[in-house]
Amino acid sequence: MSSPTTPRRGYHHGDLRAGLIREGIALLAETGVAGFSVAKVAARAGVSSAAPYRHFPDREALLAACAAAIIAAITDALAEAAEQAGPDPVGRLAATAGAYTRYVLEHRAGVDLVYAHDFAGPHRQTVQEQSRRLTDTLMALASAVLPDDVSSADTADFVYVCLSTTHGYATLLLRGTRPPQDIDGHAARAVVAARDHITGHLLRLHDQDTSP
Amino acid sequence: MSSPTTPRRGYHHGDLRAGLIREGIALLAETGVAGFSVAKVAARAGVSSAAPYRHFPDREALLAACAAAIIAAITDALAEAAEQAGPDPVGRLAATAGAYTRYVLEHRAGVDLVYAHDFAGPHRQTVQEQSRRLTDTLMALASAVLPDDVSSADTADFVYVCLSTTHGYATLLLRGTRPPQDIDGHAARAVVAARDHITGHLLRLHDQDTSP
DNA sequence: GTCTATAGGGAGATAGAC
DNA sequence: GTCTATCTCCCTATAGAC
Repeated sequence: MSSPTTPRRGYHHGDLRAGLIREGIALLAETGVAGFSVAKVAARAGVSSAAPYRHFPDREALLAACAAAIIAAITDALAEAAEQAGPDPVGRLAATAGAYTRYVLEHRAGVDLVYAHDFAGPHRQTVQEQSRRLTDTLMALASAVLPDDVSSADTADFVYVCLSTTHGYATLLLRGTRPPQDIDGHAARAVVAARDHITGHLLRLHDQDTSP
Repeated sequence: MSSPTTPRRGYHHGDLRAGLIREGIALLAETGVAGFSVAKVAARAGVSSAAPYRHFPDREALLAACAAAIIAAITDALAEAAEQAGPDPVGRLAATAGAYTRYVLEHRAGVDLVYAHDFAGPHRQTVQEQSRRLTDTLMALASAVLPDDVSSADTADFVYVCLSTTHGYATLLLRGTRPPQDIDGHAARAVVAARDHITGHLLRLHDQDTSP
């Protein structure tokens, strides 16, 4: 990775912060939160175990930065998948389920961190800001799917369940008994499941409307 | 449980193993896998930090025993919920979604452990045996919902998605922005979401059947 | 079967040199 | 900004007394 002329000096130009986040994410993908430590991340980045503390006050801060970066990347992946899915609103929303599953399986991203680690105080907020971006993206897609008279709160509930479905599917796949090799197949099944849920949801809304 | 003549010696009669699992689960609920240690579990149980090693060869073995116990308890809760839901197959299956959500929110059970920790070798098998029991329970309920001509593999896919949906919903709730106080409400929404998914799934099967 | 004691290691975080 | 060195704490696991 490093050029031959700069033997092994690593991150002298202020990109250590970014490098630490990158290596932190890689470590999380390999070992999960349990195997995460500042010392290991530093070693991966080719710096001493003290260096990270110039950029992050403590372990939690680095962890939170990694979590935020992961969520941001996932958000981007979902937005792009919706973009490429064409004009049909249901297809666009369902496509995000496939993208999420694909992202998690391909990157073995620190999902346990993002959704199972209890960040405290300010770090919690940092992470939730990125989660908010993800939710907003899905809200926009969901609004296009649901009838106009559905309230914002009900749309949010719907988005929450859509995300849950996909998230649950992807995380179970990661650790479960099913072979995670067939990424395309799993992503496709996630899309189908999302469509099933959307279909059922719309049908219920319609039925409630015609027989109150 | 202990006889009156043995005042308060804790776990002198071979029930330390069970006590350790119980305290281990409680610790997992409070701190997650990250905060789990044999030493803390021992302290909680009122024994020295060396005592657990008479009952479990190492930390992973205790962890696996806790995970298996949690899954077993969840399985029992789902089975009971289905039992009490009445005769309608869809209602019985959907009820398990509510029970799962309720269980996770009430016990703050070590969900991260069960579905995010990578058990090695023999421990992995121990945990998967209990997961299998859970899956079998759901398979039976799903078979009653789906048409008779649906293959076992397709039923398994369906069960997998049902479980994923509920699992994702419950885990997002645990760490997300939504107030986990309203357990009844969340459980009810989980049931509705499960119904939506089942409805959509059955509709798709029907449509595929009539227009192949 | 449980205790005390301890070896051994890893990791968080800080101090001061460069 | 990064290094070396170090302090401190906690945890895993074992040894040997009772």
